Amino acid sequence: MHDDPHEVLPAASDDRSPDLRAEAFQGVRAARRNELAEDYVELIAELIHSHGEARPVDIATRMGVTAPTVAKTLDRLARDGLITRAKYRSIFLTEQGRALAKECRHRHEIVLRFLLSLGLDAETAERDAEGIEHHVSERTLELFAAFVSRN
Amino acid sequence: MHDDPHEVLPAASDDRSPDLRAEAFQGVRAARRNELAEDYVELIAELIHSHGEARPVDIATRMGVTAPTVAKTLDRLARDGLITRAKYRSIFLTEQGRALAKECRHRHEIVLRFLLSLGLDAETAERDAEGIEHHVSERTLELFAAFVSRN
DNA sequence: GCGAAATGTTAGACAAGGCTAACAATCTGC
DNA sequence: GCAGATTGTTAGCCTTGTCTAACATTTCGC
Repeated sequence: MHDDPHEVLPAASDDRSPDLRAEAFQGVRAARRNELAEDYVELIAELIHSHGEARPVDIATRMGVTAPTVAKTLDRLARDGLITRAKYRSIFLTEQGRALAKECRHRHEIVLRFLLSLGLDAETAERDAEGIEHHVSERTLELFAAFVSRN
Repeated sequence: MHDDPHEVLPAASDDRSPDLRAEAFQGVRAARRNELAEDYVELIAELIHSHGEARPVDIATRMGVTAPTVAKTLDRLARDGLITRAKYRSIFLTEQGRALAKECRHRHEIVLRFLLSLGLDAETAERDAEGIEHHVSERTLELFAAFVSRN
């Protein structure tokens, strides 16, 4: 039950701190709740930048979901003050939405560059970055950025 | 709308491949659906290892959720063939559950060590690893492992 | 400028994952 | 060996995020 020869790490896993652990999981759950909003806002900013506007149909295509899913999600984003929208019109980011988009893009780029610096191929890097970016703390992001700079 | 001086990367963001992008997001969503199961199975394995058994109350404490939430989740895990359980008894992993737990522990350790090698403090590393481990591809994991070895 | 195609919305279903309140079973200390 | 504490379960509610089917609006081609 102990002294496992494979046990190399101090194992934060350990009994040492169930509470710290609970906090960690709560943090992860909080991050998970924001992931979708972040993905949407980031994508919307991008579409506006590259196409001049963000239409639900383009969001649906790029997110790989159906139009009604997009509609419902956009309603939530509007409710949460990240976007504004009018029926049958394209979408705009609020000030808050723009700030979030900027932050997300920043994180995304650093994570992506970091993975590329590490030697990962572009496609996998893009995929992994999409998943990882929401779970990287400020400190870690700094370390990633530093690594990119010196490589 | 173009030739943004800040546009340093080839921008997989770009219009170049909405479909590839959609696939990436679908992959992320798939990973998200497994995250919780992985967290539970990993924790259950750990509890069995360190305490001899896995009880719902300990899972609840460490995951930072309430007992009924744990109960419902355990039912799903049982339905999916990852654990077996009997009323008012502690939990066991199936063969499949054990395999998944092992794989998760492996990923977790590599990600954790990687973050530590990069210079991150233990607590943040643990927190970030918890979130990141589910979104790291096989290739990336190999690169992480290689980095750890040579540092 | 009209009709077909494309796009957007609404309604309604469903599963996951969280909660509280209430109850049931087990365990523990005398 | 029983009473109270601890642990586990059930019921029921809520939100999120996905879908399909049906309908509404806008846009585009000619």
